[in-house]
Amino acid sequence: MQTSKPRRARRKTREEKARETYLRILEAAAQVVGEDGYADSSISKITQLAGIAQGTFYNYFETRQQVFDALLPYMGEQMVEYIRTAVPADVQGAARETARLRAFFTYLNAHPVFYRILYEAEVFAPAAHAKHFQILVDGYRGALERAVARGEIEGYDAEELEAIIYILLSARAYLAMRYVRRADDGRSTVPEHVITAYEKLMTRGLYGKPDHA
Amino acid sequence: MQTSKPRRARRKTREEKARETYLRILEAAAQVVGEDGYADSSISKITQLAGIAQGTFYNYFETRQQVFDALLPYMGEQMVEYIRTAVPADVQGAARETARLRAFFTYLNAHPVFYRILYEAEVFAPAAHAKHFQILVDGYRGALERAVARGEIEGYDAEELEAIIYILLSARAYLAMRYVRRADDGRSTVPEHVITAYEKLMTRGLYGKPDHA
Amino acid sequence: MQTSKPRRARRKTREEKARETYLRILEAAAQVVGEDGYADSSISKITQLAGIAQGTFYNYFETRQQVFDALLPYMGEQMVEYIRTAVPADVQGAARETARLRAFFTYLNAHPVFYRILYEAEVFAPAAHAKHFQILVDGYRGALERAVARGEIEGYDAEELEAIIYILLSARAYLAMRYVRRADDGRSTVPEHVITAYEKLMTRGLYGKPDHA
Amino acid sequence: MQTSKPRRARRKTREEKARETYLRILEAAAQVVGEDGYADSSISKITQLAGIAQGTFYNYFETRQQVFDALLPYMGEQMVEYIRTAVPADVQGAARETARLRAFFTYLNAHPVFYRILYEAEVFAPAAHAKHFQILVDGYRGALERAVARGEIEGYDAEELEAIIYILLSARAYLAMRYVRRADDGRSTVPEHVITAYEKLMTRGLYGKPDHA
DNA sequence: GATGAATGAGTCTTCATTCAT
DNA sequence: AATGAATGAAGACTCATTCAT
Repeated sequence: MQTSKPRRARRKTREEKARETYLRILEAAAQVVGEDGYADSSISKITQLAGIAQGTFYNYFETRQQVFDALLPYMGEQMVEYIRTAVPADVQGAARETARLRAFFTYLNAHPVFYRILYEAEVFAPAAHAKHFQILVDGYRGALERAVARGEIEGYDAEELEAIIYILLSARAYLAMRYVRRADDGRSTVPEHVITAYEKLMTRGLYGKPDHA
Repeated sequence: MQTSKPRRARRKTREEKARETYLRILEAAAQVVGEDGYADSSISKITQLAGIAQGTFYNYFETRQQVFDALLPYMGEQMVEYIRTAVPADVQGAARETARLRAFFTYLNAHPVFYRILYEAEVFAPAAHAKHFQILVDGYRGALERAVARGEIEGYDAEELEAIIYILLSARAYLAMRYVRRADDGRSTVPEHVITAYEKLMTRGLYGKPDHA
Repeated sequence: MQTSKPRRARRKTREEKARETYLRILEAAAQVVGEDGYADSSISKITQLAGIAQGTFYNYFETRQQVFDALLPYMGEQMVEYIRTAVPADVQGAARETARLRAFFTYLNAHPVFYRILYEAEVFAPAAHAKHFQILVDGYRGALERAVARGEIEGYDAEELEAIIYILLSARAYLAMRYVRRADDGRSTVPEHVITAYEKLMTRGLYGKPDHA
Repeated sequence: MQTSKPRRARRKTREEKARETYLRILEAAAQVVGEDGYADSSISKITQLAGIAQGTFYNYFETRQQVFDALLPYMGEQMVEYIRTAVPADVQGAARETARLRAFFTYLNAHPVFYRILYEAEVFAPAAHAKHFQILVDGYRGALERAVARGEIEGYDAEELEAIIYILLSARAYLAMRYVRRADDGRSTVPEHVITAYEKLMTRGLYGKPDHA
């Protein structure tokens, strides 16, 4: 963003400042929604936390709903990115699944605010939620198809795999709901048996043998 | 409102009438929340639908939140009961799981109102949601423990089973979110491959072999 | 509204009180609009003057616009009635016209609030204004038709008479705009020559002879 | 924007550009007010239409009210000028009146924007409205005095003539309100009987004989 | 116990105006 | 002189809750 002319023209551009304000609003909104939930996130609270006037908000978003809709995409991307980098490329199969699960929990712990933003979005920002979900599903689909190609997964057709993806995502969410608790040290407190249970389900299924056997 | 049969002992007890009003409120609330969501369920809408005055509401509930909290227990019981009776006693193993899943979808289809009441409860009636969840978990625990006793399930300890329960419940919820659509004929429109995917996961797991193999 | 039973049941009915509140709001609105104009008539001002809470307003009107729309009908009726009774039945012809004009001015003087309510209505309560206008036009039409029947008016067909009515009403309005000034003693300060000018126009027209003569 | 003709002396004067911007604002304001009315004419709308920044506005006008006040004088002058040139110099007497009326209607049709600017001005730009009115009255006074001098008008003293002027102007306004409708071809759609009614009133008055006869 | 009018705190949103760049 | 971001006062409206009848 540096213009090449003035060797040390330091003052921020108007545009830069605007971008900054935009982000300040977004961050403030994330904070407030994360703590109080969408329903109790008034413009007043958000702008106050952002350190701007109420009116300023409306220079950046047309309605309150609009920030709500922007919130999940903004944070969701971070999360997806985090998981991607946190899971080593060479981990494969079910181990990859559990690694992803662990990474998800870790992210949640590190960003306690994200939980409500994500889970209340289904109610308060359904469009954003649907889109976020679609991104996750699409990402997963690719991963599972590669696993199929590698022969790690057998006996599921494409449609069934989609259903499976929904189950995997749901598991994530509910396990988080149940087990992730904010720890002051920021370390995941999800007990190890949750991970092993998940991994076992992935590898051997729940019921030893098909019941028609 | 007088029934013609019993010559006397006619008038309803004060208590009976009170009970009736209480239920009318509850039903109205269920209807309204089911259609508009908790956030848009004003006392005014509820009392109007119940055919009572706004003030009357406060003779039965202390706050709006209180009806919200009463809603899920009230309807959840019905659902649990429905599933119990819908699944034949002699179906066992993974087949039992899928039967339960089917029953759940069927119930949702038959009671479209229940969906929002249940899923928004996590946000708007967290206490009720937690309690409802606990009931489901407890019910499941018994069932799974019996399966373990019968030798249908092996290799999961008690803690792991709890995690599995969470996964099963989550799967239900998300699959419903994705696939249950209100059909006019009231029949479940959840595609069959969803059921089979679920069942396969239950029986063989997702990944063919433990990846450390 | 007196019930016949209780000889001296004095307390006001709920309904009576509601009616009273409704009228208090209407009167307050009339006062405020008359003084500050529609644009500056906030709900806050109105309710404050009416001595009620802001919320109470919305028990009687759904929107601010709704009071605005109710205002002119409410006051317009009074005005029409006043003019009717103020003009003796036996005054006929142009004299009747001038008597009506005088009565109008007198009413305006006595109800200074009415002026803005009426004239800003075209902008702020167009529906009400149109209706009010129609009532005036209809009233006038009857009167003029009777004058035609009596032979006092000749040479105007029905359509022309309607145009004339518009002119008469407009004259009223503009002359009021120009000449009616609030006098502390409440007496019309419209100078006599205004009346005579009007009367002359009614009787001999402005230009001595048709210009094609 | 460079015109090709004059080889040099090219750049617009600073003053010229300023004048240009000033007029652009005025035109934009006229457009906006004409379409949305004064009340809904925000600075934002006006500057947007004018193609300038909001802040720029305040280099040319101190307040919003100030443009509003400038609007009617700006456009009123055009109208007066139009009527003056549209009415042939040799038309006299009542025929001149009707010619002026026709011209007014034509102007209104050709400048649909003018209608609201003019009629809402009484409410939103009273000062401007009063001044505009005064100009019209003064113009009329001269005309009528000349008619008196020519003997076309008799029996009205100066004060009465002023009242008459108000009536004439009011008639214009209300007849326009009632009858002028925007026609796509831009031709006045005011029905002919309106003109004849007006002319009859001017020449013979409404009531055949003075009622004291 | 039922009623429904009254309350008033709280919300989102608009917009004229200011001012640093 | 132009810009456009920032401001904050003001306004309409909603709704859970109270309380006199």
